[in-house]
Amino acid sequence: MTRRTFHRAPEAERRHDLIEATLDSIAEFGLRGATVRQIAIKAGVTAGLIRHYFASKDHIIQEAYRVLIGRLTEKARRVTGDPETRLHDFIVINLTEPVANGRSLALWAAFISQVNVDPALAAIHREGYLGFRDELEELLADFLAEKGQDASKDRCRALAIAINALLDGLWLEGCLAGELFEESELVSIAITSIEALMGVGLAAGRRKKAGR
Amino acid sequence: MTRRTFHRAPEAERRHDLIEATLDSIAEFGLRGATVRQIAIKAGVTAGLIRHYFASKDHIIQEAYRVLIGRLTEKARRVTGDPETRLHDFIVINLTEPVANGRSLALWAAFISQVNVDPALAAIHREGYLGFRDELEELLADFLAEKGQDASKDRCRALAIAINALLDGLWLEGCLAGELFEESELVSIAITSIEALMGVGLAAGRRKKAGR
DNA sequence: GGAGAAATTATTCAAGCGTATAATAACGTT
DNA sequence: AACGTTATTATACGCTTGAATAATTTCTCC
Repeated sequence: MTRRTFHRAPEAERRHDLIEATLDSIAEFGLRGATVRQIAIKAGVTAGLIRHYFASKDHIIQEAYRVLIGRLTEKARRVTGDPETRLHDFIVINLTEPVANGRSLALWAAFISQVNVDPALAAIHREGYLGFRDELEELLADFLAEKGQDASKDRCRALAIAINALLDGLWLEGCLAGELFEESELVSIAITSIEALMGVGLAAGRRKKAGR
Repeated sequence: MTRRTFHRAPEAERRHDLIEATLDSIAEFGLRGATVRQIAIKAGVTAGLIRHYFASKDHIIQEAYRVLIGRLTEKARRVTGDPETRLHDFIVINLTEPVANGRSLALWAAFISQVNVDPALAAIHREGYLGFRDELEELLADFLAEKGQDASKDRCRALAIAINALLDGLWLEGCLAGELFEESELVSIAITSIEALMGVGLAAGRRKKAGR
């Protein structure tokens, strides 16, 4: 009996592939089904290799969570331009592909459900998400200042909580039942709602369309 | 060696205890850790008994999800009184204990992450949650009509989507980091925000406090 | 083009999994 | 107070799990 042939991959590439296979496995089979053997199958390697790159299964799961958080937040963190454009793009990015889809939600939920179980995951979670509302709060402060509105600390905090909740909730609805909404319907609702919450126009008469 | 003593419980009570133990196990150890043996320990029985009441482990998990959904939605479904009171109570119930806490989120997330895996769970999910936004939409229609506001179908739909999202998001924030918010802060923000979204006062000058 | 390093495969192991079945203790009925 | 029913325990089985180790192939470097 002959062994299967293989090729030696650069460490970074192999680690990336293994983490990708981990995320795929969790999305498709849940955390219960994301076994080292299943992950190995998706990555096209044998199970033993995983332990060569990660100290334990828990470690690769934690790495995968880190990667997921980065992927869900990186684009929103990169918005540029004047405050109005940044706020607008922030909204669109978070409510359209690839951030808003069923796979993202399945992955996010799988990890969230484990936060109370694995302290390491809890740490990664805090680190990743705490900055998110802060960034939105900053975005809002800039925007309100530009519009000459009251940008007091208390108001910014309350607005950030509400708008963050609105976006989270719309993201959730889009992920859970995206087929129930027309293209960019959630984005329109988000913009209209945020305008109402802040009492100021946003993206009215903009060149850029609301949808992606 | 002598067997452990036990008492024969009525079927309904035993099933209830087993499901409760299942939810406890999932909340504490995640779906991975909710094994039949772990559930049995929490219920104070031996593992074999579970199969006496449930055809398989999957069945008790599904039953547990059904119970959880019922528990998360039953109180909100029971609101009574005039439209303004009902809407107000609906908000409070969904943003305070026992609906909003870390355990509820952990359980909810665990099941949501499995919806793509287990079609039976997906069916339970749809059945349970589809009515939720419909009920809110109805609540809003009644409220707007009472207030003499535009209660057209399109407006109600958009408002229901936005307010549902807002409440979901605030629920999420409260569950994830309840300690970051002062007592009833989320409720106040919800009421203020919903007033802004609808352009009409809600619960202003009410006897009942905003907090629970 | 051979040697050495190490990435990868193959195999093994103990523990834990869901499930099946047999033994038994509890309880209502008479 | 013995009986029959059955809820419950106890035990066992076959599989899968994460992990450890041994065997081997690939690739770089000289």
